[in-house]
Amino acid sequence: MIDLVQLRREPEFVKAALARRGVPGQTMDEIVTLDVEHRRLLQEVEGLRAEVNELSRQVGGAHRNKDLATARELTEKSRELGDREREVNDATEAAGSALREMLLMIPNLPAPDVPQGVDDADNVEQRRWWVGMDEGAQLPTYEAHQRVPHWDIGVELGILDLESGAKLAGSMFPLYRGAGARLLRALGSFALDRHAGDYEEIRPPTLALTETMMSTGHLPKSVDDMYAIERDGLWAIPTAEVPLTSMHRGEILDEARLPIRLTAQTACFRREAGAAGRDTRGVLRVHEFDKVELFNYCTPEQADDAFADVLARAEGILQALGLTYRVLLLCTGDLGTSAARTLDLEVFSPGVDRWLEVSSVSWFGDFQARRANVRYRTVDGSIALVHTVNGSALAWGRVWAALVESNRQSDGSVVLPDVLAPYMGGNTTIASRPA
RNA sequence: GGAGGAGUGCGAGAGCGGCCGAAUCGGCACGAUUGGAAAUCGUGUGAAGGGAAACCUUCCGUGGGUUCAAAUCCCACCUCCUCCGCCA
Repeated sequence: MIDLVQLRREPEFVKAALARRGVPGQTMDEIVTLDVEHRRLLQEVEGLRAEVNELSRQVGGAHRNKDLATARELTEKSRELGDREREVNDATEAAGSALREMLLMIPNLPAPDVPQGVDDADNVEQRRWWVGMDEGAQLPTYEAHQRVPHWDIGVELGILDLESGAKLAGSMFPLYRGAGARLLRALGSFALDRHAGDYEEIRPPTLALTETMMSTGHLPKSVDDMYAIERDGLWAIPTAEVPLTSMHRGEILDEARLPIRLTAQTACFRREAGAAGRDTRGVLRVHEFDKVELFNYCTPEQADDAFADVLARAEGILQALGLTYRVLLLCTGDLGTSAARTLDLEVFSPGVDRWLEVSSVSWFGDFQARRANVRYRTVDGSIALVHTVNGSALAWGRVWAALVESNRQSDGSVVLPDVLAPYMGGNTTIASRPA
């Protein structure tokens, strides 16, 4: 949620920043008007309430003095005021919830360095990385045997079974098997082990309350992309960011504890409602995938370092896996609702000949903290909202695809990077199946 | 799921429907004392919102209700503990 106080103080600045994201200035004007009205009503209702409280105190006093006549008279007056108070109170609450509803739909202010743009075509590439780059090697080229899409390799090696997945849950629910399933597990373990020590490993619930979904900004705005478990009032999380952001919801943390760094691997569920018919093959776009998330609760001063750390860790894993990737600075049009700045990591998939987003590292400022009410007490005793930073490290489905394609040998087998050996039972070769 | 008990400030723990934003103890902060510390004594110590300020309003698990007035009474729900049932 954006800062209402800031909107009051510098409405033009906030409007200009949000205009970059397509929020009409008129909408912001409506919010300002509603806020003024809400505060006017608030003052009125609080004044009435103060009077009622005062009268009630006097009634108590009259009763103690056995002055029943006065008590009755005051009670009568108080009752009348109370009726009026109730009326004004209803109006105040109506204005308040209308205001809150509008605010919940407003996205975060983009950071000044976020480029202007309408969609992902306007994202700005920052750099690329590939094996041997530091030694002057050229961007890798790929042989014909690497130009096979992972869905074909999956069938060929018996490690990906999309038909079975579809049979169980419908399309876009992949089923990995054998070495393919193990590879997925290996990737998660490899990453979690790398982050261990610096980041506390969490295994959160995969379902979350509405309130929890609100805190990150996934609700109410993205309802259509979320799986709902209606009977129990729960939602399937689209990312571990959701439970991690709410872990300290409503708390006041000691500054000395910050940054609090958490990592979690969970299944992530997305309905992909607006993407029907796109990327239907393979595991490029699926309804359920596993992802390791890195999360920081920090002070505003620590935010830059936290952001750099998460990014470095996500990149570190891609580098350890020897995958070619590029870094993109998202433009205003592609930025998520809650983010102030986001860098995406896209891995190159030679088989489908595309760059695939495998990580999104975002700085949210205090936008999520305000929704989730996560604050910290500074050394001098004052209270402020924390900043949140998080990023994927990484989303495994697409990494799996890029890995299998990039490492396919001329004989059809796949040879995985050595770093995964300990997690693959020492066997890094996924052999072609005998015919 | 069934029966019983409990949910109050940083922690423990009081609290007759009005004088309770809340006793007391502990913690913490500051001050006094001390060469320094311990001990002792004193003072202070929740949050949110509104207001230029004085100050006002709200919050005692959550949400409703009764009342002129609710931490205190009523209802529902949630969570935790104990026992029973079921279960990976």
